[in-house]
Amino acid sequence: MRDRRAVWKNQSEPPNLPKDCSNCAIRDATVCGALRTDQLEILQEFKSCDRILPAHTHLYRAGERLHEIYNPLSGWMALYRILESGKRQVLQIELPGGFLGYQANLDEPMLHSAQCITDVAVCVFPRRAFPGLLERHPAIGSRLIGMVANEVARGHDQLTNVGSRPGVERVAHFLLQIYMQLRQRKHAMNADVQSLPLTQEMIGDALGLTPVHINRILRQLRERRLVVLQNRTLKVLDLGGLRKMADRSQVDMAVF
Amino acid sequence: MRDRRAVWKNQSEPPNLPKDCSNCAIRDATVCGALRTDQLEILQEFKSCDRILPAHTHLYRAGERLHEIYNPLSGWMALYRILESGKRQVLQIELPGGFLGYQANLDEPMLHSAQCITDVAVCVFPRRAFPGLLERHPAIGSRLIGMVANEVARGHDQLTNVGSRPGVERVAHFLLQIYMQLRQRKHAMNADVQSLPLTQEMIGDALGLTPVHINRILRQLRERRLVVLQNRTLKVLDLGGLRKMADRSQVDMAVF
DNA sequence: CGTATCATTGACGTCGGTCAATTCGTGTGG
DNA sequence: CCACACGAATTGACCGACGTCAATGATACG
Repeated sequence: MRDRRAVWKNQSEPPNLPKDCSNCAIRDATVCGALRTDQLEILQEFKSCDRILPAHTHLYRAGERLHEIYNPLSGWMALYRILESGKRQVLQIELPGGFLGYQANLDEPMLHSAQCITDVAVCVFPRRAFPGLLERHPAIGSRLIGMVANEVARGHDQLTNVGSRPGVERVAHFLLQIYMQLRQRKHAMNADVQSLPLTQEMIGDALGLTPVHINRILRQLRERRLVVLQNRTLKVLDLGGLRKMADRSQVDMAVF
Repeated sequence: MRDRRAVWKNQSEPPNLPKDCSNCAIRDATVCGALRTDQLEILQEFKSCDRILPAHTHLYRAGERLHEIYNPLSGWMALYRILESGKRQVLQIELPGGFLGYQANLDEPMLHSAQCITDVAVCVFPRRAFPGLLERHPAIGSRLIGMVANEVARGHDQLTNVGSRPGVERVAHFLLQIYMQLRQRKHAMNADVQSLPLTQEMIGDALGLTPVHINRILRQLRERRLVVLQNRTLKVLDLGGLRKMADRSQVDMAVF
């Protein structure tokens, strides 16, 4: 099934870079926002290194036991799972500022895979350090709980979308959600054109629809002059209309 | 839409009971498992009270600002959301041992509602106490992160189910997942008959299918001698077959 | 250029939804 | 104790959203 899907092989050894938190662009958006600037070395002490991964390689795969925890700094990733049937479910599109590799039981194998969509830079922490870190700095713990709780809320949103909305609305909601995230991150409130490096197949795997059907839906959205997605570029033509189509209750937006 | 669905009104004032952690049946399964038995009073000090809610009432509703956090002690609850279209998405079936009412931003209104399916007992903590609690007892923080991380994993599982599996497998997976939880909780490894107080409509709202179709699928599962769900009772006839039908990779089970 | 991946479109099939009628089960009041 | 009511479960007939299959373009890359 899906023979067309590329099997991307993992590069052998991703390069590790020296750790340097001083000019981290997304500090406030991530765990480190829990600390004051003059406390930065606390986290830097625990941190292992930075790492660059080329597009299409995996940060980790389902079944692996991880010894690290990651903080994406730049680039796009996809968390996904493969079923026995061969179908792929994309669980989440990860943008910088998230938090990857954490699990309740740190010694259990990962339940999903994390693959780079574009080139990606991640900040690497050793897992073992975390209990001690939380012990010494409860503020980081609170921050983490908050971030993970946010993941739960995003998950609910995604589940609601896939479980309850018809195709067009589902795609509209998905695009809008990513668009809002991008716009917020860039502090560019009027950038109605955004780069969106997702294939239609990936969008389909995220929304439980076939790539063919995604294509037809995108055509509809284009013809209705709501959004245009072409050449990895997303243009929002009618934000209000898109919102309406996405059937978002005002409550929905609170997550972002 | 869905005029048939009962509109259950909230009882006026649920009774508060005195707090007493000493003989809590599910202590190890919940936050409190982070502490030793002789430290129990630490948590009991923070705790507000216990509370009993009748079936069909709400613990909280989407849009409300909560000042409390809850620990279900007994009974079944459903977390859900209503879309503008009128459709309801059940996000999760809550059994004792979970953790309700937490959000990244404690002051924001809740994004979903929590309704009692059966009579329910919850253990109530004031939200405001939590920062201080975490400060003093980082172990509780770790525990919380673990519990919330577990929620994320369950969410992924649910999303995968709804997004990637055809109807029969979807229902099989759902029933199996609940069945495993129940069996584990009761430490009754051979109880292949369990009480399951969910209507077919509720199952449908959880899985993104209509009650009518759920009914037809249940008939199939019955005719294939895998499970029988009748009169709020779940009988697993063929656990192996059910697993196979649910298309679970071994990885799936790790969550429970 | 030749090849690989992604996007696009048409024809057709099916899974699950809709509508509606009937039955079942349980609780309630006479 | 029975009659009734109301929600839930069950079933059939029909329909539509979405999937499948397959062919054709468009783009990028070595």
